[in-house]
Amino acid sequence: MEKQTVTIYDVAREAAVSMATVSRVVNGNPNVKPATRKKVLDVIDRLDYRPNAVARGLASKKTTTIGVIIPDVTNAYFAELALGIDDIAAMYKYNIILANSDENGSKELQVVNTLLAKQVDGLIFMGNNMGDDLKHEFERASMPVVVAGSVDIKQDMPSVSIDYVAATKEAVTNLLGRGNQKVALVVGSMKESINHDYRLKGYRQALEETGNEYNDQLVFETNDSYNTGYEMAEEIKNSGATAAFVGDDELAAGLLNGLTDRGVKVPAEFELTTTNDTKYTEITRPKMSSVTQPLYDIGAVAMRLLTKLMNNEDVTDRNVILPYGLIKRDTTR
Amino acid sequence: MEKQTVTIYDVAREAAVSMATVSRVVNGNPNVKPATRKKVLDVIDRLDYRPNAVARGLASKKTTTIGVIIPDVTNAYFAELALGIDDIAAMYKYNIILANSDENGSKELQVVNTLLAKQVDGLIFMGNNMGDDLKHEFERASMPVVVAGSVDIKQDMPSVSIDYVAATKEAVTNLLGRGNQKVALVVGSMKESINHDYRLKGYRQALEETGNEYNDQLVFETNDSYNTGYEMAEEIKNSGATAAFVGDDELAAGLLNGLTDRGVKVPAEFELTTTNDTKYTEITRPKMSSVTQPLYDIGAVAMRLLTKLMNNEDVTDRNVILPYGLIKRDTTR
DNA sequence: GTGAAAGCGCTAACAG
DNA sequence: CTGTTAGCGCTTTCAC
Repeated sequence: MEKQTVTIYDVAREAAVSMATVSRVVNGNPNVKPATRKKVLDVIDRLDYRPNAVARGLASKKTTTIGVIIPDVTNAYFAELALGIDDIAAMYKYNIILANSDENGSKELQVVNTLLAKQVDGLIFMGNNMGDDLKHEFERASMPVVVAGSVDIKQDMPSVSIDYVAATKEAVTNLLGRGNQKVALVVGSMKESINHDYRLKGYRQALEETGNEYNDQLVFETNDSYNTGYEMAEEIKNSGATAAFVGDDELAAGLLNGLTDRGVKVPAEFELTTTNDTKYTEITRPKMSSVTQPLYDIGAVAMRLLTKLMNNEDVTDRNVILPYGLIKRDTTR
Repeated sequence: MEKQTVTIYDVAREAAVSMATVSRVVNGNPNVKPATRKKVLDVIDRLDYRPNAVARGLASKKTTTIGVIIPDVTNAYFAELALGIDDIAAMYKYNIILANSDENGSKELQVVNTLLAKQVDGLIFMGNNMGDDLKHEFERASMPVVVAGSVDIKQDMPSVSIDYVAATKEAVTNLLGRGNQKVALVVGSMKESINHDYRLKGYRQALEETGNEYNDQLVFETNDSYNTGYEMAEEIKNSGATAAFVGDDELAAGLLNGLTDRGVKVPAEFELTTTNDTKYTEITRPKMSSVTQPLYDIGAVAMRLLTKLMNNEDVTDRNVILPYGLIKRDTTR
């Protein structure tokens, strides 16, 4: 015996009112006489009626669902952002369709397409390599999108992030300032604009302002994984660098352990500053000095911004920059 | 100028066929003459038509969306499971609505309710404390649910996990076998059945079979967080224990660092075995010995099982137990 | 304050 | 192989 789903029609009949009235009480429309409201509510309770969100979505053209594109859920950085997003979304009664993109353009495109097909009310995009085709989809769908904890070189998308150039510059300057002649920059793919256009820029600015020469032998392009960091330790050390600024905490943890396991003393012989201030920075030994970012807040503010966009509210600041800091732990002297 | 959405009706008109035919080509129904198919496909392409999944869901009563309830996305254990779930879901063309439950019963209940309202085709539940009210909702909705990487004391839900009792027993026996008279059990909330009914049981079995007395002073109930582990280090050490089996990797990392920072040498003076084999086990120094689990596979198999359930396929084994292992790293001698 | 009725965009018999 | 015709369950004018 299949369970018969109870519909708004059933409620209307049992309560001896019209569907419209039931709809009104369900949606909290004030134009219902209290007595009627109570009568309807009682029937809803008795029949255990639960409004069908799909039907509602079709009729109202709103799904109260947003899409979130994340490069990798298992990366602590993105996971922390996702937590902030989820909390605020829940607060505003939105649900989240979470889709892993693997930081892969074609998968991103495909994922965005199915998200649009599902009529999500908005999108939060994490990832640093937004292709034009993707941006074109966003425009075509005229759907609110906010970029979170990531960056798009043409700032034509609403976004929430920190000032990556300044943060990198400050961290590198700091490293340079304590006598390190050669400071390496170790980041993920240079195809990502956060690395190529922001961190590299901050790095060069730091060199320039302190009168150091830029040397591309000191720039290491990786893939943000622990193992890569671990394996590159030797190469990085051999470059003559005595310090490094690293673009991801897992990567930094790998580098740190790789150095340590090869007998390099950190921070005595090599200094390290990482960038995302995730849990990893406290777990490694020595603990890692890092740029600090309000990770949860970046996600939360992004989601809040998206709600405004979805409601067509005025937003004065479409590109929110949150403050960063620099914390000295034990991988710097 | 708002963008006019193009519907199946527009395509039908332009291609001079019926909506039904368009629907057939969109859904890959073979009963369409190739010439007709091509004609329709061309129009779809020209008009840039994208089927509305909400309408489709209403008409077909299938949303190709599943709900995933996760206690905490930022916990590496659950995140790894989620990755496996997501990959297989994508493979079968399902999307995932991800909802954080904070391991909080009332939030779980609320989340499940909105998921059901959204007409998800199935549910994957992670969490170890499934209330009866929750189970009741599942039944009432007669919706396929599979429990992943977690456990429900009454095994009446389809599930995928490892044998937590045996794993705990083996790890504890191992610790006992190397001369530790007092082995602590450090786990999260005892309200969670995985701790109370499984790990504690394995722990007691190990004691019993090796002729050791059970002593509840050696059982520590925590909350699975790094900081808690760190802070409890002293108390645990003071209990006289010289080894501990820990129920979560972050917790274990906290305990490890807490001990180390208090001058306790691990593994020389204190041995430690953790349980989830996440990235943390490699990152800490010393690296943590651990029970090993096929985390990704647990998620993947759970999702695969769910697809079968959703298709009403026969499933011979509703409670899948995947193999675990025990790996010696550097927190055991 | 309440009801009637027309969709929302699509699928699924059922004919032919 | 293709078209017709009902809905799916709800929101939303528009009257009254």
